[in-house]
Parts: sequence; C-alpha cells; structure tokens
Amino acid sequence: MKPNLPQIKNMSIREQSLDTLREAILSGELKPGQALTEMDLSRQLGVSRAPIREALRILNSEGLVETIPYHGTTVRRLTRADIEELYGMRILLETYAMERALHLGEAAEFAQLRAIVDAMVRAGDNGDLRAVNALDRDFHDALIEMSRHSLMTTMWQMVAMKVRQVMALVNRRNSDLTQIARHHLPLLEAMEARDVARAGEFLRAHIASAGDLIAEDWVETG
Amino acid sequence: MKPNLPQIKNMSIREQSLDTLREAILSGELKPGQALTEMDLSRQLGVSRAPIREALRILNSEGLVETIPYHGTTVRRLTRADIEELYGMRILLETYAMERALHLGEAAEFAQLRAIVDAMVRAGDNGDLRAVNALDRDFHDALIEMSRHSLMTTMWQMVAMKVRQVMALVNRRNSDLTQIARHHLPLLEAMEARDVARAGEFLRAHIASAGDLIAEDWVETG
DNA sequence: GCTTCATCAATTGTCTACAATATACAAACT
DNA sequence: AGTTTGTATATTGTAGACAATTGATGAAGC
Repeated sequence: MKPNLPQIKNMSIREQSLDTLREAILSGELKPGQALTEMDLSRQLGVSRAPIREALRILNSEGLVETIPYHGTTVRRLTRADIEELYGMRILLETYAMERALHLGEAAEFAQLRAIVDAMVRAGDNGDLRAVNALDRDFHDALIEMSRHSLMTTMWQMVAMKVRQVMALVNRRNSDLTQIARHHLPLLEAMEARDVARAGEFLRAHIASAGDLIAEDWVETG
Repeated sequence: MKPNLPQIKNMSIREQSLDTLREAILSGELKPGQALTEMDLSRQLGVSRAPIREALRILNSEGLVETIPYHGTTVRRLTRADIEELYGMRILLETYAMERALHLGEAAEFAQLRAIVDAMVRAGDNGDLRAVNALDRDFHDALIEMSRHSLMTTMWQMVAMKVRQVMALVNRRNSDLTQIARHHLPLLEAMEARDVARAGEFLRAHIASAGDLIAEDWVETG
C-alpha cells in the first residue's frame, strides 16, 4: 500500500528565496545588470533581509550576481567572451563525461537517453521550443550523470546554470532548435554503438554549433 | 612624487571570517568531520553570528563544509573516491589550460614559470617541504592564468582549494616531494619548446603520479 | 524488555534595530 | 571656474533577541 502523499515542503526561507532568485535569473526574468536591493527583495518576498542576504551570498559564489560593498548587488553581465568560454568549457567537460559514460553507463540509462532524444525530435517537429529546450537540458544532464563522477556533476551544475541563462536571454530562431534537436540522433546512435571517437566528434560539433549560433548574434547588454 | 602609503585593509567582517575559516580548513587545522558551531566561531573570532553564517553559506557552496538544517555544520569529509575524482579533474582542466597557455602565453610568463621551477628544484634539494609545496601551487596557478580563460580560472580555484586541503591532510614523505619537484623540469622544457604533445604527457604523468601517491595511503577519517 | 510519548537542551533559522560606508550633490573657499 | 569640503540619503554590514526544529533522554504504559 503506497499512500503516495505529496511531500510537504520544508525548506528554509533562505532556500526558498535562493531558489526563487536563481530561477528568476536563469529564466531571464532578472536581466544582467539589474540591481538587486536587499530591502526591495525582502519586501517582495515578504521576508526579512537576513535570509535574502544569505541567498545573495550563495548566488555570488555561484557567479550569478556581483556585489560591491555598501553599494549593491547586480545580476552579473555576460560578455561574448564569457559565452565563448562557456561553450569551450562545455566541450571539455562533456567530452570527458561522455567517454566515461560509454564505459560506465547501464542499459537503462542508454534507454533513457533514447527516450529523451525521441521526445526531443517529436517536439522539434511540432515546433515546441520550450519542450526541445527542456529535453536538451535533460539529455546533457543525463549524460553527465552517467559519467558517475560527482565532482564533474558539481562542476557541470555551474556550467549548466549559465548555459540556461544564456539560452533564456537569446532570441532563438525556430529553425535553430529543430536543427539542434536533430543533432542528437546521430550522436545517440554513435553512443549506442559505443563508438567513442565518432560520438565525441558529434558531441563537439553539436555543442560548438550551438555556441556559435548564440555568440554570433549576442548583443552585449550595456 | 609617490607617497607609496600602504593600502588600509577594509574588508568586511564576513570576508575576514570567510578567509580565516577557509584558511583553517585548507591548512588542515580544521579537520574533516569537525563540527563548526556558529556560536563558538562567533565567540572565537569576537564577532556576531550574522557574518559567520554568511561565511558558512559561502563555504558550503564551495563544497568545503556541509550543513544539516537545525543540526550543524561540519567540515566536509574526503573519501578516496573524492581524491581520485579530484586528480582526474585536474588532469582534464590542466591539460586544456596548458594547450591554450602554449599558444597564448607571453615570454614574461614563460620566464616566470622558469623562475618558479628553478626555485622549486633548489627548495627540493634543501628538503624545504613547505617551499616546494607553495611553489608547486604557484606553478599550476600560473599555468592556469596563462590560459587566459576566466571561467577556467574560476573552476580551477575550486579544484585547487581541495587539492590544497588534501595535501595538508596527507603525510608526505620527503622523497615524494623532491621527486615531484624534479618532474617540473622536463615539463617546463617541453613547454618552452612549445611541444604540446610531449608537455601534455609530462603534465598528465606528473599529476597522475601525485594523485596516486596520495590516494594510495589515504585513510578515510571516521 | 520493548515501545511510545513527553520533555529538555542545543543548535540553527529569522527578525528587527542600529551602525558603517559609499555616492551624489550642494556649499564654501581659493 | 575649479577644487575642496561638508552633508544628506540610500544601501549594505553587524549585532542581539527571539522562534523553530532536531535529537537525545528518560519516564510511562503495555
């Protein structure tokens, strides 16, 4: 007998604030350069400044915001160089993770990847950008998870956050995303064949093209 | 006319606390598993709990401490698997950084590396472990800096912190360090010759052997 | 003896008030 | 006019009090 009751959320105000603020930044709701005043935030969220401050300190060490003493906290700006570095780092981390994944991954995990890619291609054909985006994230997260490397997972989370933020800030053409969705198919097939070299090539090409598309028409938001 | 007066340090209590605590953890003064009670720390440092708490949140997101809600904060434990992952990550990051460094590094930077290695070898011959250790850190930090990749620098800081902590916790034999000091000489020469392949091999061998030596006689502390 | 429940001590979580600092702007001086 | 100095205001930095939660301890019931 499984009661299957919903978990009652028992998160500290600090963590709720942190999640809320981080989500707002990553979704582009809070834009780079925007000022975050502790008092404003605490009023908006209906809490005191203490938990807000602690959340901001965490966001700062995650590299999402910048604080100048006695002056204020702002959402960190992203330059084109930042984006190029970001995608370079993605290639480095994901290539390594994939090699490990091909050796350590289990059948169920490969099946999961297959399910994600199938769904992604369908979503791409239907022009459902949000779904393609979410599934793309799922795919790469799953890949990292398969590498069985907890430090890699930690590092990846930092990179993945920034990728999400960048994706939210850029105006994507539909065609791009459909194309990106289709990139995953040959990549997955090479992985299923345990062909490290070929899968690596596809992966690097996939990430690099995604990065180039974004860096190309990136406008530095003064 | 240059007055050349010393800068008056103007760091917030939070930052001073953060530096103090981090230094204590990385130097092994605060050992893995040790409990950090906010009230105790604030009494010891002579400040209130607020800045201590903010410092602990930052250390938590840096992965140096672990906090269980309403129960306490402890210095994070390090397993052998953690160390193996750590050195695997080092190889990945440093190999990439070195390739970039060989292309982007300037003459002055290569000269700086040479000075570091020379000093390291001398310190090794004199059996000055502390100096070898410090110079080893300098060398690898300088290498990362030469890669001109700010995201890499950020990632490296996380890795380098943990490496420092591990080094402080392990009992090193003098012979190991002398050996490690001498490893840098052929590596540097390959770099000066801009021989990416050979330098990469030396670098990976150097890091791997250092990691193996440590993982080998690592005792999981409680 | 074992389980269950109430109580307690220790610790973290949160709030509010106050202090310290930086910036901008106006006033005074040369 | 330009420079310096003072002042106001907005914001962050810090402190101390109180609330909430956890885990342990021991008593009561079966």
